[in-house]
Amino acid sequence: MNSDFTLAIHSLAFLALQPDRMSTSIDISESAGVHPVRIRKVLSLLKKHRFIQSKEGTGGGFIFSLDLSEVNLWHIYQLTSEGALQPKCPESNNQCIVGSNMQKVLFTIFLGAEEHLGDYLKNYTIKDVVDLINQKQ
Amino acid sequence: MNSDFTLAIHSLAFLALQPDRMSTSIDISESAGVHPVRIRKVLSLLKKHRFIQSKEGTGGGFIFSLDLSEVNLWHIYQLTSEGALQPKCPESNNQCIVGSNMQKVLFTIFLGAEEHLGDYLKNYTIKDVVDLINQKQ
DNA sequence: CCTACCAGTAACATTTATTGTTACAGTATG
DNA sequence: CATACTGTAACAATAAATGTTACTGGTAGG
Repeated sequence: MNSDFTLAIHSLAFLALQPDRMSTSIDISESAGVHPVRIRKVLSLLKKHRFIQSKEGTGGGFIFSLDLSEVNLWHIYQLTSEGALQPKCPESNNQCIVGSNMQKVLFTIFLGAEEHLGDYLKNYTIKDVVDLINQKQ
Repeated sequence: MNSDFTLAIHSLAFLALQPDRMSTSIDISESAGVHPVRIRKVLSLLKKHRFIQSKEGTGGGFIFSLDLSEVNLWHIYQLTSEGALQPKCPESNNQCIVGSNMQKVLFTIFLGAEEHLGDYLKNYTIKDVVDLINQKQ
């Protein structure tokens, strides 16, 4: 599983806890323990899909632009990691009945698996994640 | 997702279609398009868990040792890929409420996700996979 | 017994994917 | 116009996956 997914969740949760002011990529990167540029890359994707807003220049940064309970983990998974479950099969042998059909069969099965995973991830909104964080506190 | 999982499925499906004779790691590797040693590594795991039997020497190889419908994809996932969904979080900042708790929260969520995935994978036995392969043919 | 064949496995090499870093352009602020 | 940001591309470093070689030991058949 791609860590862009978890970085996105981390960032959104961070922003959710700073609803009144903008947070910079450095703020978030220090919380998440990664390089600010990675944060910007991930957040640039979230911005493109209107989950957050950003502002350049002094006092700029990122801020959550939707209601916390409008965004769930499936939304984020789709942006950052769709297809990640799909295994990368090497080119297999077309002379062989197994080799020639396995790829299609697995593709079908993993497509279903991802849908199924989606049903689970839809149950967690950013609000839920924030609540869980506060509980642990 | 680790490709050991799909290699294991591929190998078992291959063996399932050769129920009366032993198949060598070379036979299987030619079908799957990978190096024989990788096949042996994966199959060594399957053997350890009694899904298959192996025999060394001339005429040796691997053979399925259970009923096709006794083995499902969740069994295989557990052997080859358990924990693969779990994202590898970098050490995050303990000074920060988000950084210090995110890891635990995500761990919990992904544990649930894997269980959920399990429920789906249990629906597919090797027999089902073989049937799908034959259908495509 | 000797040879050919095959699994099992460790050690190492290569390739690919992920992540980190630098650099710089563009924009807002005071 | 200096400072503080985002946005992004290009490149470097690291880590993970995969491939390869080499060797051990079991097995069958001549």
